[in-house]
Amino acid sequence: MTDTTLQKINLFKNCSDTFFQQAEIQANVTKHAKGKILFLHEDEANHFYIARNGWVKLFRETLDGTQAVVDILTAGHIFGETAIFQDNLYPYSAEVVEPAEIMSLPITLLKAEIENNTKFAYDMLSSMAKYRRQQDREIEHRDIQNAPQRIGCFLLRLTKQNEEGETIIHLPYDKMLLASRLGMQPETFSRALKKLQNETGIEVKGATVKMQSLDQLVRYSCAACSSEFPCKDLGTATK
Amino acid sequence: MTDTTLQKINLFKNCSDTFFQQAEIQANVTKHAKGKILFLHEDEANHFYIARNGWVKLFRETLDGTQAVVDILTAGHIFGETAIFQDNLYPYSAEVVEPAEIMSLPITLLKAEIENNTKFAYDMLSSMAKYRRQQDREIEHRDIQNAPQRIGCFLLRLTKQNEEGETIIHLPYDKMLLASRLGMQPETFSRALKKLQNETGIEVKGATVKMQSLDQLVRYSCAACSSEFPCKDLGTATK
DNA sequence: AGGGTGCCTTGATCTTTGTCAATAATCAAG
DNA sequence: CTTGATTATTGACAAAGATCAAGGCACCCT
Repeated sequence: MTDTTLQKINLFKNCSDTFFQQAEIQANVTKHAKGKILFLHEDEANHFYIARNGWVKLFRETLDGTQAVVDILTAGHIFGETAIFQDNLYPYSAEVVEPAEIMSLPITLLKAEIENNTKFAYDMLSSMAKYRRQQDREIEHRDIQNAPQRIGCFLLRLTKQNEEGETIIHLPYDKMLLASRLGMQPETFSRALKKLQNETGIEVKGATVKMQSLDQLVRYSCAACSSEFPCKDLGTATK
Repeated sequence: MTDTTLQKINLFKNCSDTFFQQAEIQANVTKHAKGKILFLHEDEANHFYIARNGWVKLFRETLDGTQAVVDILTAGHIFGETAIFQDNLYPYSAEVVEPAEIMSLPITLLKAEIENNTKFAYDMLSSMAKYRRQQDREIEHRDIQNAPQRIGCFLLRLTKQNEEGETIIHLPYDKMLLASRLGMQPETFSRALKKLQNETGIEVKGATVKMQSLDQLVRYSCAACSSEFPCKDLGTATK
């Protein structure tokens, strides 16, 4: 069961049999409730993690408790793995924000596979490059998009961008968390979402968002982005 | 000559003899004036680049010409290489912003070395992980540091952080560019720098910055950062 | 020396976002 | 179905940064 799921993840497609065998033996899958801290920034890293479902927040905080969200991720995504290259210390803290099943594996297993399997190393590099693009976009958007535009962009990235006609999506987690993911205060988020509705005609009710068509939203948000609309990077999820 | 310099770069320390031999044959080192565009976002990528000296700006822009600076880099740094993992298209544009000597090498050479040399692949991964941390910090800082604090942080990262006593540094490039590197308008930069002087007692004259001691600056800027003061990541420049 | 041409600074004003406080809605338990 | 806790919205206000418009300064050029 365990290895089947692992093998489904694109990143591991070229992993060796040894890797999967060891993974099956050493994997630990646990259900965690909201609020569970998986590890803290600068903790010694013995394991890396893979989300099966649910949502996990990666974040860092200053001495006075101010928090910066690094990423929020879900099924198929790997985290904590870069500790390999950072003196074996986690570069961020990780907290479950929606009930989640998390698999953990010894980080040594991953390190060995990188060192012994060129194809996998290449896939890792590819995945890192992809993440890098994501971060670049994040910085760009915080520079040139305003609050409502950033929300619009986030919504568009939740849709199947090629489909025509009415689209309905559900916000994947709290609005508070969503606000911090987008780098704004909850109050600003609330007001910006209202403005977005006025400007683009989308309908928001609770966590449900209904869009008659994406055109207006695209015109509103993607004007302040350096990429073309159907976001190229969404297609092949490296996960 | 060429290969000697390449071999000095930490990232290439484990490269094969074949790599260095081919590099020597195929390398092209050119002096470029300020303003030279090396390549554009989405251009087909046949080469990757290494800065010998000077400064290069990586950026992306929207249709209406608004620009977001991805990075500004100098001697020993590599760029354009991630196109390997992005359909062979550059993920940003590159422009020389201070006269620079740039070496270019066929991207196929790099790709081959990654595929055939596990150690090098590992070093690449390590370098990518490092960049990732840098981006994470960038996002964090734009979230929780205000304009004067960001400038202070930037200055601190130019100093030898372990030395005591008076420090004098020179801003590496235009203040306008520095402003965009820090995600603010030139006017904001100017005012924020003045404020930083008032608050921390540093002396700025043109591009020269004199600091009697770093203490005040550290107290002022590093309070709004999730890392401890002597910035760990500065020591071993992976370049 | 004179005159550009950029860069940099400064002042006045406007916009956006953050902050504080109060209220409303939602949801999980008992 | 009520209670209490958390999340979400709203209003009034403050602050940070952006924008617009002028000037000043430095460097480069004949």
